[in-house]
Amino acid sequence: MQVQTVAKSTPRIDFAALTLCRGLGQQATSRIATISTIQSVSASQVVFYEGDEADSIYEVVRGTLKIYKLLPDGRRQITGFLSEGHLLGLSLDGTYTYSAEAMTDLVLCRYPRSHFDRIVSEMPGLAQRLLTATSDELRAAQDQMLLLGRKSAEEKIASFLLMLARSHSLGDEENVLEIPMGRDDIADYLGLSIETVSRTLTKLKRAGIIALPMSSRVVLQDRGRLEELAGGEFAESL
Amino acid sequence: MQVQTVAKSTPRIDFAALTLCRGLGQQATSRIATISTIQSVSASQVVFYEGDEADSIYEVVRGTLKIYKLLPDGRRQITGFLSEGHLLGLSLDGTYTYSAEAMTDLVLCRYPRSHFDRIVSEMPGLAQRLLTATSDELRAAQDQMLLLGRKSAEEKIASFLLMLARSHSLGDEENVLEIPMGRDDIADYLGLSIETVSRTLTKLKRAGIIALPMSSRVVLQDRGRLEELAGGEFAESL
DNA sequence: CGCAAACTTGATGTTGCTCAAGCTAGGTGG
DNA sequence: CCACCTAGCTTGAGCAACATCAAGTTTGCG
Repeated sequence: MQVQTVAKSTPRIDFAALTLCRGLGQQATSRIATISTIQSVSASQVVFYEGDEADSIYEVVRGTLKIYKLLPDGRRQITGFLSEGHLLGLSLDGTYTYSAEAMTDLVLCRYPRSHFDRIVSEMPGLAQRLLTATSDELRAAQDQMLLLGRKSAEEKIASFLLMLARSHSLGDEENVLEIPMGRDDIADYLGLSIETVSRTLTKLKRAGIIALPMSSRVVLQDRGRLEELAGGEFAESL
Repeated sequence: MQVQTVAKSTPRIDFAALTLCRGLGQQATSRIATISTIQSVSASQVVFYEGDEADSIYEVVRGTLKIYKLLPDGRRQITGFLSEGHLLGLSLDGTYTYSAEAMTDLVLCRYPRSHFDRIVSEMPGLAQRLLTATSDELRAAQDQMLLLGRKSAEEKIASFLLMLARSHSLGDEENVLEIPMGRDDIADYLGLSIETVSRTLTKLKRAGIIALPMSSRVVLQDRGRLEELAGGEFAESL
């Protein structure tokens, strides 16, 4: 099931900058470099499917991907958008528990499962780093459960835009967001239909809270009101 | 904010049986015993609130609790029911990211944050155990996102009953479930209203799929149909 | 026995989904 | 360079699912 495109020319990687290596010594870093392989994946390719044998852990080196789960009839829930520095495939049992698909061209660093486990048990501190990363994803997942279970469409969209604003933060001009995914992905991330996503964005535009110069660009014109609409959960106060 | 009831008589605990200790040596276990304190909490007491300073990690020794997040207007999302052996409070930053409330009388084992961190870095293998536990919770959270975002009320209730059946498994008679929480908690766990929970259970009863001899007891009369209704995600096939 | 809390049931209302057209922008071939 | 074509997005109308509001009913407890 692995539909993967390995580039002819392997991109150069600074291993010391990887999430997995940061903070570890020079020796550990080169050790990790030896067990890992670099892999390029082009946009819209699937890295792995839910249910595939989980033979590798990946780190996103460049680009963005989405992870999602499907119901038998095709309904989809996107559980996360992962960009540079995120790890994926850390499953316990033998198979992946979600599918992963490239949203942009990707560079991934791949760690074969068997080597990975060994290295984790041999390197003190590495398991702690992984624990920190996983705890943070769990926290994000709990925020998302609150959103999915209890927020209205308007609150969902407002929260989503603010989340984007936070992750892109300090990049482009303040308050101008590049939306890197289609309406269908937004819908499947927020538990809405495409049409509701579109209508809700239009509504926020009409209210003067955002502007939509293009369908993939949002300008936050009134961040305060957007934060009110998002239904400020505790996390917002940070 | 800590509303906690510490029992006069500290219950006796078998430390070696704790999730945190299992698999570690005798020495490590007694080390952990020295830094931990046992705490009894009575039903419906709050162990900690979202936003409180996260000064301790807890392990559930006996009983069940719920963890949840609130919106400012009081809407609530229960993100998990934790029973014996589960850890809670493993937050990264300084504050808890959810509230925890006892559903039954509880016995908790409490590890002060400062000691906990030290012990984790000193004991090889412990971080790995925590990573495993956290990864598993993350997997469950992703399943729940699929449920909250994409399943109908009927599918949610069916999934919930099967989840209960799995966790209680092999205890009582096959197919007879004791539901340990009220309709309000079920509703806030599944992202539904109390009334919809009640109506959906009645509907399943009328269809002959379950029986409801009491409001807190469910008999699974046709598990096959229930599994169909749950919209078998991948996990079901395990 | 009586009371309160929890649950169920019914009637009505609202949100967001579905189905069905339009619209727009970017890419392609003439 | 332009016209066309398509994929993605928006908009509208009608509808279904679920929420809300309002009684009833049951259960457990003092």
